[in-house]
Amino acid sequence: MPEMPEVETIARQLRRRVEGKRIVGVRLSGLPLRKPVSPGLGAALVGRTIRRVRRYGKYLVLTLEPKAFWLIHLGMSGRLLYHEPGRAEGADHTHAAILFSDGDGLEYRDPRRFGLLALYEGASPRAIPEIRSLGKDPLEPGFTGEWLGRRLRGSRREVKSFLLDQGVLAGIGNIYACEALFGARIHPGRRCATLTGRECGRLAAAVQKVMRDAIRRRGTTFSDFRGADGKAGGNQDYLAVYMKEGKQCVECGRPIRRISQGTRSTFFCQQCQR
DNA sequence: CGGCGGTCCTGTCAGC
DNA sequence: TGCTGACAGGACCGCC
Repeated sequence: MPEMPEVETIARQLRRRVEGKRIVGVRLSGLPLRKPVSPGLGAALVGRTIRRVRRYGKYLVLTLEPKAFWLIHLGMSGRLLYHEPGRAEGADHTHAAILFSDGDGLEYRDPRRFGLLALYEGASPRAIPEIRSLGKDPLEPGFTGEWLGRRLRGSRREVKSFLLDQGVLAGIGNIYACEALFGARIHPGRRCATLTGRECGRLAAAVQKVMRDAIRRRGTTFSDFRGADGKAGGNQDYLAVYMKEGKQCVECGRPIRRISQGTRSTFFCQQCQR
């Protein structure tokens, strides 16, 4: 479910709420997620204070004191919900329930269990293997058409699969890959190396615009994304192609098409995207 | 190297 | 009203 704008939305909401709070209790479901949860996670969290909430690609890293890092990935169906004392918790699929010293709580829910919870010691979040393997964040200043051009040169892969590769660009998922390619008017099946310098510039700009707009609207709630406050996002009303098969293209009026690339659906306009 | 398909898991929806 | 199959925001692995 959550791509970078959704994870960024949660990070911003959590920052205000949890930074400086001390963890006094943890309950874990004990069920494995994408991988088994770090065995000592519960015990390690209790007594520690959350100092910082940071996002890397689609990952969240909570810096704890005494020094440790709590790595969180929401997979397809994960939620992180913050709540004040007394609110009901422990709903189905809650795999971690945190209690803070002031009575507030934080819950990790993930019905499909494609997410990840792990604890890392070490000097910095950059030392975490999952973080180290991430590529460039599209909101970093270094992400430009020139940078993109350099990475695309010589690659025969399809540009959509390139956008989804977290080791190259961190944070783009299926919705925003489709939307960015539409914004740049580039066909998703184009081979990377065939993109011109001008097209690379358009694509970099489109990726940034799509991500910034989505963050501004607090994420895309296609069916079940929720912010840390439990509220839906607002970006779903602004999608041009994702899940719009058969609907009219906002530019040319022709029907949006759906194809499969690998195991994933791609939505695009055959007229506008070349 | 890269594309493809399968895998993890539950929920939902369309079609019969 | 069930049942079944397809598919869903992600990531990883092994095979060609």
